[in-house]
Amino acid sequence: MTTTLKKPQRSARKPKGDGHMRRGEILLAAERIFLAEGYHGATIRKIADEVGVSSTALYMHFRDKDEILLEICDSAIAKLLRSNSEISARPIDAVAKVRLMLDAYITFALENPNAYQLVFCGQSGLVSEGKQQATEALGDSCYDVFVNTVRDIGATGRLRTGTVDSAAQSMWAACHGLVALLLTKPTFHWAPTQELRGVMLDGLLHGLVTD
Amino acid sequence: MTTTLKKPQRSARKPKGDGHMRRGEILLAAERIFLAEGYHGATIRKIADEVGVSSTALYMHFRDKDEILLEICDSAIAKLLRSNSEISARPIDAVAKVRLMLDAYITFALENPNAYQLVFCGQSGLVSEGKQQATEALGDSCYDVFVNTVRDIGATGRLRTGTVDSAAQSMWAACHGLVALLLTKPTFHWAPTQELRGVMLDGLLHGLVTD
DNA sequence: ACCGTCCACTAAACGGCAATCACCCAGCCC
DNA sequence: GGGCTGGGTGATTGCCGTTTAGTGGACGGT
Repeated sequence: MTTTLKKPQRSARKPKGDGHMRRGEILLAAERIFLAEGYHGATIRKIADEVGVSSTALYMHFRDKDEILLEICDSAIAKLLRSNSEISARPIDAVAKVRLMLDAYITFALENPNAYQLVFCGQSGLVSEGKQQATEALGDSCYDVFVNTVRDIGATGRLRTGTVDSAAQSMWAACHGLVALLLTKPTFHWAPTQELRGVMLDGLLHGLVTD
Repeated sequence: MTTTLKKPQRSARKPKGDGHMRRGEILLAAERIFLAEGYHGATIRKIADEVGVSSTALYMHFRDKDEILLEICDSAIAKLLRSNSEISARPIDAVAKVRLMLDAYITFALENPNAYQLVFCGQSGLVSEGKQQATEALGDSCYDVFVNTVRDIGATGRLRTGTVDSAAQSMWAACHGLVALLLTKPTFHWAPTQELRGVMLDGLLHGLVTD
C-alpha cells in the first residue's frame, strides 16, 4: 500500500532528460520566450517553468543566463555568416555582392530582431568579462567576408572615397542604423520600409562606389 | 542639557533640502553615476547614497527610477535640439546645414553616450507604458528641424533619389548606426573616427544629393 | 542481492534590485 | 498648545540570478 500511495505522488518530478536532450529542450524554450519577451523578459524561472523543471536545473547545462542566450545568438549569427559566404561565392560583380550582402543583413535583422539586438546593440548587462567570444568571433567572420568583398571593389579602383576599411564600416554602420532604429522605434512615422531600404542602399553605393 | 545632548546626535539625519533644491541635488548625483556606470549601474541606492539620503527619499521627488533618468535625458536632448535649431537659423546653404547637423549629431552622441543610448537605442527595461513622452517629443522636434532642412534641399530639386522623408531618415539612420556601433563595440578595429565621420558624411551627401 | 558512486534534479536560501509600507518628527497655522 | 503637513526613515515585499546542500534513481562491481 505505501508504495502505491507514495510513488505516483513523486511523479511530479520530471523524469531525467535522456542524455543531452534536456539541453536542447532548454534552448528551444529559451528561444521562444526570448523572442516573445526580449532579453529582460526571458528570466531563468520562466524558461525553467516552460521546460517543466526547477530553475536550478538550468545550471546543470549552462553556466549562467548569458550562456543560454549567447548560444541562441550564435546559431542566429551563424545563419547570417552562411548567407554572406554563399553570396561571396557567387560568380557576380563585387558591387552586386555588396548590395546583396547589405540587403541580406537588413533582412536578417528584421527577421531575427532579438538575436540581432543582443549581438549588435550589445547593451550593457551581460558580457562583463571575456564572454561572448564565440559570438563576437562569428560576427567578426561576417564582417571579414563583407570587407573582403569591398576590398575587391577597392582593388579595381572603384572606391569613390575613403579606404577599404572606412568604406566597408560606413556601409555596415549605415545599414545597422537603419534596422536598429526600425527595431527600437517602431512607432516612428517611417517612410515605407522597402523604400527606405532602397534609398539607403542606392545612396550608399552611389556615394561610396564609382560606376 | 538634554537638548544639547540629543540634537547633535540626530544630525546624522540629513537636514531638509530647502524646498525644491533636493530635486536638483538628486539629478546631479544621478547624472554623475549614470554617466559613470551606465543605465543598470545607476541604482536607486547608489544615487541616494551619493546625495546622502535614504533610497526612499528619492521617491518623494520622482515617481520611479525611469523618471529620474528620463529627466536627465531630456536636458541632454534639449541641448541637441538647440544645436539643430541654431544651425537651422544660419544663413547658409541647406546642404551645408544638413552636413553640420549630422556632424553635430555625431558629436553629441559621442559626448553624451549614455543619454544618447538611452534615448536612441531605447532598449527594453523602461518605457513600459506611455512614459518617455516628453523625451520622445524632444527627439521628434530634433528630427522635425532636420527634415525641414532636407525639405529645403528637395524643394530645389537636388535630391538624387527617394522622397524627402526617406532621404532624411536614411541620413539620420546612417549616422545613428555609426555612433551606435562606435559606442557599443569600442573594441572593434575601427578605422580612425575622423575618417569614418568624413567618409560617412561625404558618402551620404554625394549619394543622396546632387550638386 | 547489496553497496558505493555518480548524475540529473530539487527546495531553500542568499544577496541585490525597485518599489511600497507604516511610521517619525520638525515647522507652520490656527 | 494642538493638529496638520511634508520630507525623511527602516522594515518589508516581490522579483531577479545564482549558490548550497541534499535527494532519489540508475548503474557497475562484488
